[in-house]
Amino acid sequence: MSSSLHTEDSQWKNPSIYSRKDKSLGLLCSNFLKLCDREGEDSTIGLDNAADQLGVERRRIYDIVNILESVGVLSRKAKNQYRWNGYSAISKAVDLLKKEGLKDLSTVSSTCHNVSNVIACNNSDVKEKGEGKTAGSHKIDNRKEKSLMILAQNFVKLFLCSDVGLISLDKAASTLLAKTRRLYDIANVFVSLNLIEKIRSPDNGKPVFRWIAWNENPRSGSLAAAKSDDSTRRTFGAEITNITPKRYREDSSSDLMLNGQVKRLKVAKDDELKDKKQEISAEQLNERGTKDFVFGPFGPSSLPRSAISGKENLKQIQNWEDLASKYHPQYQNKDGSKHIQRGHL
DNA sequence: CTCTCCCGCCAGAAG
DNA sequence: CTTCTGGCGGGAGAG
Repeated sequence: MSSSLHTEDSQWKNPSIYSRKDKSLGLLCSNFLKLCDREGEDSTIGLDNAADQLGVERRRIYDIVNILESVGVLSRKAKNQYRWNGYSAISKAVDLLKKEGLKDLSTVSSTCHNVSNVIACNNSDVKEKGEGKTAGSHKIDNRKEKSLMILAQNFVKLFLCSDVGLISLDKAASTLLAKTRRLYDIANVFVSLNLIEKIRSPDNGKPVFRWIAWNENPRSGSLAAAKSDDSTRRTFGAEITNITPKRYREDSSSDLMLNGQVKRLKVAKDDELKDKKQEISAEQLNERGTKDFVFGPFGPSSLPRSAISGKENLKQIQNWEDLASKYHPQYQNKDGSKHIQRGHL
């Protein structure tokens, strides 16, 4: 049977012109969101039903659902069943992610060499009772660690826990030790959620993403506004990346992208480091005679706070990602046979 | 050419 | 066992 619902554009005037855009995850996600929002909060979403309504195979729904769950709009209830929490749930979830990310940064993990790995190595699970050093505690699935949901959450932390305004997927991939391909999926879903926005980098012209506030609900949310009262203490998005007129530099992350060892050596002045993490807006304070100390790698912080205008800069710091790029965690296929076996038993 | 990223195989997990 | 989940990367469309 044909799908009952299709794209609102419905430019199916000619079936010959097939375009990938019509099948993109972002568009599918938008339709999925519309479907969920129509049902109202706390409604149960069935994967089969959703797949049928959207006219896609089940597999694609899993992708969307996992990413959406990372920011709290959806929650898994049971097999095949998800609960729609509404857009108001995003602020809570994202705020929590920010706290977790900040905590991860302050915690000097022994296994992680830099901040990138701190986020990447973060296991926000299996810390239940009897935490300690049970034999083979990490025997649990590392599969979950590489899940889209975890990756999506770490992607959010990248935006919230650093002062980088613009992040390219390439950089995010190396930071999070993930494949770029996966981040495309996540980014597309987040774009449809209005969490991030794709723009062209002022210097490179390459596409980068920037965190934005979910300023508007697609439907003004009569239903969504039902319990939106608890939302928020404030617009946390405004704290950092939302309205920051600061410079939008891709790689200004050098402040916290230090090796763990380096940070260890300079514990004397480490307080400033971690303090700056929490108060990244310190640059507006620098204008009052900033000659007391210098931020080691963060020298040029006193550059004019001109907005995102064509700020041409060609500084390409990637010292923090070369370490991460060294890793090759996955790949269990030892055999060179890349051919897939069609015929299975 | 590079950048995007859809498709769906198939390995685990759940039932 | 069957069914559900979803990691994973080939390879094709878009720019």
